[in-house]
Amino acid sequence: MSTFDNIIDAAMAIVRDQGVAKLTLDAAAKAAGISKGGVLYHFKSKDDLIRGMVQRLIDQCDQLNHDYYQRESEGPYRWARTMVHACFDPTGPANDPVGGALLAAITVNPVLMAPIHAMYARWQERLAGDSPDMERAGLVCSAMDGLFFQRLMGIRLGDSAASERLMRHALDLLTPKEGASS
Amino acid sequence: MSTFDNIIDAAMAIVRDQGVAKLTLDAAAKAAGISKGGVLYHFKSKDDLIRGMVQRLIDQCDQLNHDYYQRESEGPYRWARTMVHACFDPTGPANDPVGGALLAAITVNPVLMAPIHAMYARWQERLAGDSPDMERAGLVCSAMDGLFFQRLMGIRLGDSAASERLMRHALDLLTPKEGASS
DNA sequence: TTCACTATACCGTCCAGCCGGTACACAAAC
DNA sequence: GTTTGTGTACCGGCTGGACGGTATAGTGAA
Repeated sequence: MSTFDNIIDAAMAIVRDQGVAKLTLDAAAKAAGISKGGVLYHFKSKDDLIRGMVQRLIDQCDQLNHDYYQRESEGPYRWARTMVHACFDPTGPANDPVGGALLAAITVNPVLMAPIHAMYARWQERLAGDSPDMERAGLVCSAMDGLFFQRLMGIRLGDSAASERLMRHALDLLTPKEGASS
Repeated sequence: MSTFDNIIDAAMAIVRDQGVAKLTLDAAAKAAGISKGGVLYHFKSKDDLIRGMVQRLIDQCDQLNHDYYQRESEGPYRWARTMVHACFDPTGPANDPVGGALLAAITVNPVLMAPIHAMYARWQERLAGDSPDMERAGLVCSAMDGLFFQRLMGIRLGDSAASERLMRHALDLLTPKEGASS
């Protein structure tokens, strides 16, 4: 793997394992097996490193959404259903240390959140495009957000079986039934 | 207002307006109109200050939940409905800078999140006590979490009218209809 | 006078960013 | 084919500033 990506991975791992406060250039360098100078060669500042982490998170989300969208059956709420599946993907951001990018960004410099805002705007558009009921889609996706952030904050509610049931319930809400409104 | 609470308010405001990184003892003191020595008189360390912020958040949540619970009609999902109303309360944590306590805690010292975890455990119990369908309640409450965290991260989706519709939809899902299961 | 509270000065530590230097690969010049 | 030059990747020490925490002195009310 490239040193560039290696550094980002190391930084993510630090945030997950030791907390945002421990993310220093020195620590990231050591975790990546190089020196601080090496880190600063690839990222010209700490902000820049965090920008890279955020971009990684976004890329991963886009990739995951794209993959699941292809697999998802056509019809209403296709994007919303995609989001649900992506949220429960065991290799997705919800379960990976990439989420730490958010904490790092909001902590060190809230301006670095801008790409995230843009990402949400894109999602919003997609949802609006194929959701018969935008409130329904928004609620379910917000719930996915909730689950994601809970994990990010170290809050664990229920086991994997409960997660499975929750996912089914979410998908159920996105499957229009004839003769039943809610 | 007591100096104690004044300092906490000032700290919250800093986190909201300038980001967690700017929350220093000096800054909190200045914002509260006293000196650093004064802050350290009331809180024996920065961790202690953040503990105070977290406690404030929890107290506010408990208070809000209690109030809305009284007003909420009896029946299934009473606690879940309470959570929805509390989430959209304009003076509640979702719209107040108190949420910054979470960011400060997770950033400076993840151990400080312990009271939050306990709070979630309490909520979980309450929900389980009066929710006919725990998945339904969990999903709706997770959505409230999602909205809360989105605001915390500076993500604004939709205006107040959209919020209103979202709230109604959430409450709708918690109002059992005869002859319709989901 | 005592106590609750606040101000000021200071110390030790940590960290971001800078910079001079090294190693190596490749290439053009002679 | 040796020398000289150029660019990339990385190293590690240094420094200036910021921050948490301590010590101590001061102040006003009871």
